[in-house]
Amino acid sequence: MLKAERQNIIIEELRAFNRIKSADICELLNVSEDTIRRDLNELEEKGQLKKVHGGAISLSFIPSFKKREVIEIQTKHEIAKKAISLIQDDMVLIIDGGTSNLQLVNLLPQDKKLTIFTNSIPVASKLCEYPNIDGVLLGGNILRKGYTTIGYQAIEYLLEIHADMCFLGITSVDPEAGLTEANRQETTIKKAIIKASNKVVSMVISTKLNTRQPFKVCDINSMNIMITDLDPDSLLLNPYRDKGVEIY
Amino acid sequence: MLKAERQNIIIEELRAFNRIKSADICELLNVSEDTIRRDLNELEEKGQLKKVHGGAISLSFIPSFKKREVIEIQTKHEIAKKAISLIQDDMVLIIDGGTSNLQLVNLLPQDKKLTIFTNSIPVASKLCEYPNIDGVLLGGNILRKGYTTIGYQAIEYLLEIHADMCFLGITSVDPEAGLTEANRQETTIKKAIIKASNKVVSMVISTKLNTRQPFKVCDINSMNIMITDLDPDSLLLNPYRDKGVEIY
DNA sequence: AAGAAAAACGCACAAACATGCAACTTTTAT
DNA sequence: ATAAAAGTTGCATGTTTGTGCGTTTTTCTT
Repeated sequence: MLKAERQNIIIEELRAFNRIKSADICELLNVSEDTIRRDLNELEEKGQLKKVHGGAISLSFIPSFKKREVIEIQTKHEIAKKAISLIQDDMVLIIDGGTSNLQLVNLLPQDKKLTIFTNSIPVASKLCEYPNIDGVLLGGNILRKGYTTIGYQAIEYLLEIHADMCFLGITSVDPEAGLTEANRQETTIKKAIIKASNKVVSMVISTKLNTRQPFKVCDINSMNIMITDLDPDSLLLNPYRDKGVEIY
Repeated sequence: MLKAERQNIIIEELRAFNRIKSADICELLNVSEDTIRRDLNELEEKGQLKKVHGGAISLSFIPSFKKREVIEIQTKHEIAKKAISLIQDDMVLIIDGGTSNLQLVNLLPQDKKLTIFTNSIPVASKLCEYPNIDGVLLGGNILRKGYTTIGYQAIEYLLEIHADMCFLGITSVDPEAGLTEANRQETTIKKAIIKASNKVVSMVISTKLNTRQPFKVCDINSMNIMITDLDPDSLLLNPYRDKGVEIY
């Protein structure tokens, strides 16, 4: 029995059953568990399956596996804590989508008095729990992966309002390329949010710094305040400071 | 049974029922309660569900619905099952707020192809999980207690569209008083939803029958189809049938 | 306030894991 | 043809992980 042949059988089984136990396979193919384990390791490295304790499951079977985001939650929590201090009673805010912004809302004191516009479904949901916050949901087509809306209705509505501050969610930030997104549709509404806000604040986890995506939202100096998980005095942030961004 | 597999099943159950009891799951999967408890702990840490005493609830399910309503969930689940059969691929639907309607969305087959307009935040949130559903969120001011929007933007937008069917959430139904609500603001958007729909469907738990609220939404015959937890032939439903309402 | 149900905790044991090593096979270079 | 090199496999080892049970603590119900 060739190794490649064996691994093909494993893939086949996985396609059929969505899950396999190493014990079953090693009986089926008459090889030791170690061999199967090694096969599974290799196949996982090649991205063909997900290894779990006792066997493996097919990738298509994993319900929304956002491991990276889970790891980052702790950091985002720290960043959001810094951001809270910027928010005063009676402000009018626009809060964009993204996990950082959701963390921010989660940390809001229960009795804060605010008016908040948002295009994020989870943010809106959370706002329902705050008795003194006037929430307005910007409608539109639903962007599944972001749990946000992106329609023209939201953009038209944004033309009619003005906020003290917006919290912009952003995928990539770079001193030269500015704020960039992976998706053109999202840039449109983000541009509108910026235009409708007096100050633009963005919470940026440090892994997003000095990276870029295909679609530009705005220049770096359109962002008035940037909040990161780094020490505000960190040298890494100098290029941003030089462009006039206030760092927290 | 692999651990990962078990946890996937838990997530699946949660998707369908929104809430699960640990006791039920451990019977279903033939493992001890401790194991399930540990699974729930892990899944909660990964942010995939919210643990509560005795089990867990899905994150998109909003716990602040009243206790009475939570008790009624089993019944609403039954009603929603009847409603599913009305929904065909490629339909355009408007789905209003309320727990019955949320249950309906939860029971939609994963691959259903639909266009859905909604003013309900939990419904919108759930829709993000369906790859073949085009969701549109009707924006506006957030009505905290109902997790819905009620703004003029939604109403204006509804003027521009037409749906095959709407699922209307309603507090009280009476053959004489018609469909009534406790809150005037909500009636406005419900009227707009009715106007924008070809057929008006309402899921009504039998305790709501023959009750009335101060604010009228529409006459009883504006409702084309009513789905209840009663036997469709029940004599109690005759007054509604007489007014021309189709009963399921 | 009391009793019941669920959760948390520590413990024990078995199953699954990683690792180094030796035996064996296949490939490659001379 | 043959020896060295590389690759593959199974085994022994010590470690980690998963599970169930008994006990204690917490939470819910009435």
